[in-house]
Amino acid sequence: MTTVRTPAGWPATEEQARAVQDDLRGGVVLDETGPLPGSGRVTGVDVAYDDERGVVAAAAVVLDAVTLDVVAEATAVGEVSFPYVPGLLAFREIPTVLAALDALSCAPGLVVCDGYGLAHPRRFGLASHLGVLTGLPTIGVAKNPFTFTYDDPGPARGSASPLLAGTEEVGRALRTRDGVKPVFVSVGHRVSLDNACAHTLALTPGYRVPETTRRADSLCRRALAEVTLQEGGPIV
DNA sequence: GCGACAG
DNA sequence: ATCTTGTCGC
Repeated sequence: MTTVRTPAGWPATEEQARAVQDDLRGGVVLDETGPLPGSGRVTGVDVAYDDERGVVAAAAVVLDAVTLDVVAEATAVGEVSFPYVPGLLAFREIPTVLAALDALSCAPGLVVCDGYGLAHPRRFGLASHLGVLTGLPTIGVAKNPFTFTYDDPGPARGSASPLLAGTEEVGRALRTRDGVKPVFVSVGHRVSLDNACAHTLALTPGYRVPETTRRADSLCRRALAEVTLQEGGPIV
């Protein structure tokens, strides 16, 4: 498994991190429709933390978009490169996620992030950031509405309503299971919002959260537990 | 100024 | 994110 240190020149302050976002934001491509939903490959990425030890583990799991079978998977561990600050989540996750993606034996296709893309205070969330750095089509599927507002979608799976920053639609509250709290979908890079929602529905035949995220979540937890046990019980 | 706030 | 067992329900 690959190990990652915080990259040289990585932002050390919130001000620096926000400057990086302002600098990279122009690289986001919003006028592409993206891969056809339900075809090709779809990759989920997620990370797990042990803040006590400053360790982070990331996982990337590639699924066949039709069967949702696992095609490839990879993990990476690293040191926590930034504290959790709402709006700056990407700086905490990206180095290790990039390493996991690099370790894959095949092309990722569409990347599904656990978090936001365009739906972000500066319109540059984790999915946008990862998309710009890799050039890959990305979307964000979050479990919470963050600071945004929305009207509750209809009760049936597939119902959606705009996710709003004031009057601007930055994403969509999408019901993936009948009568269950919606997920919050936003565009990352090179994918339209309609397609982002279609992909999300294709990835949720049985659970609220996309299969990609579920697979990546369990894999990165296992990877973290592995290193955490290796380093011995109590904090070293 | 205070509270809220993806993971 | 993470701390955490059993339990109610389909």
